[in-house]
Amino acid sequence: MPELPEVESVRRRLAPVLEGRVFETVRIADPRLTRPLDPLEVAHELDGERVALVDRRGKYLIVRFESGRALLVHLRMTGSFLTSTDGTPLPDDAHRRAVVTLDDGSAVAYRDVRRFGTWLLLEPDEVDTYVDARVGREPLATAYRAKHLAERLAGRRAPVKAAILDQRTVAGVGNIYADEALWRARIHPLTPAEKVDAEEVQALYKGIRESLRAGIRRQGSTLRDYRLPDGTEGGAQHEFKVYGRGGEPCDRCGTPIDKIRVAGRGTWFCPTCQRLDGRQAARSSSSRPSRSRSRNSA
DNA sequence: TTGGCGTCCTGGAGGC
DNA sequence: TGCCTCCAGGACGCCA
Repeated sequence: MPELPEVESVRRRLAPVLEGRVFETVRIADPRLTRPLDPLEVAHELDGERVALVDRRGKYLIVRFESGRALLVHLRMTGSFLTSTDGTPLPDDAHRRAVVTLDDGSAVAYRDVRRFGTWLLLEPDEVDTYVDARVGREPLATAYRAKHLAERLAGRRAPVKAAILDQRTVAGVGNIYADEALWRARIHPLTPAEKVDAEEVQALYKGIRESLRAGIRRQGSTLRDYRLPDGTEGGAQHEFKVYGRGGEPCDRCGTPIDKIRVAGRGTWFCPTCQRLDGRQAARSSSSRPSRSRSRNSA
């Protein structure tokens, strides 16, 4: 699932292909991608736009044009790009939703199996307003501090995991890196956010940044659909400490990793390293052990 | 204001 | 082998 490390890895690969190039033709095959706008209309508007910068905020990929407009791409669950820069035709793909041809002959295809991804074309005065309303601070920015995280957790009774999945709390953290960060910080995912003390906030701040950086170093995690624009897989899944490791021994203490549901999401944690202590668990959609039949279940 | 839950969407896995 | 059901989860809207 594309989270900050995956989107950042995609951005780094797309930038040299797109920056400075003109969108010569745009074909959008799936009306869902641009809804409520008509895909033909969006494709027509994109024609002739020259890319100034490929940017990112949280999980949003932002293609900024010289005109000041921006194409805001959200990969959601299964969105990915595939580029062809040497004239090789793009392979057939039943899940291709759009293709952009550039003025140098390169092609960029967008595929999305579950069709949750979105393309949104914004006018110059709309971009920052739109993103700022949905996305909080960048956790890897040099100006980001633990106090910013503390401010966002204060007064929230929801489980800390639910709180950090909220994109206004920390931009770009999704289900995978939330579990990884909480493990690093030794915090039980059902701990009420407001009960996370200052020392734990500091550990969580560090855990979030370390988890995300590790993900970027390995160019994201490929569990099923995620691919880099050159078709290669990410490698971060080989370094996960808890996510998808139900029943396997914890790297720190050897206790089998447990799986529960928090905020409707499969949640993996170490029951020894990540204790609730005397604190009452925050209410959750279901905190009973999951009987998932997926490969990730315990 | 906050948080839970349903919805969208499709492929894969497991059960029968 | 084929059909059915469950599960995965990011964002958003609705409701309590």
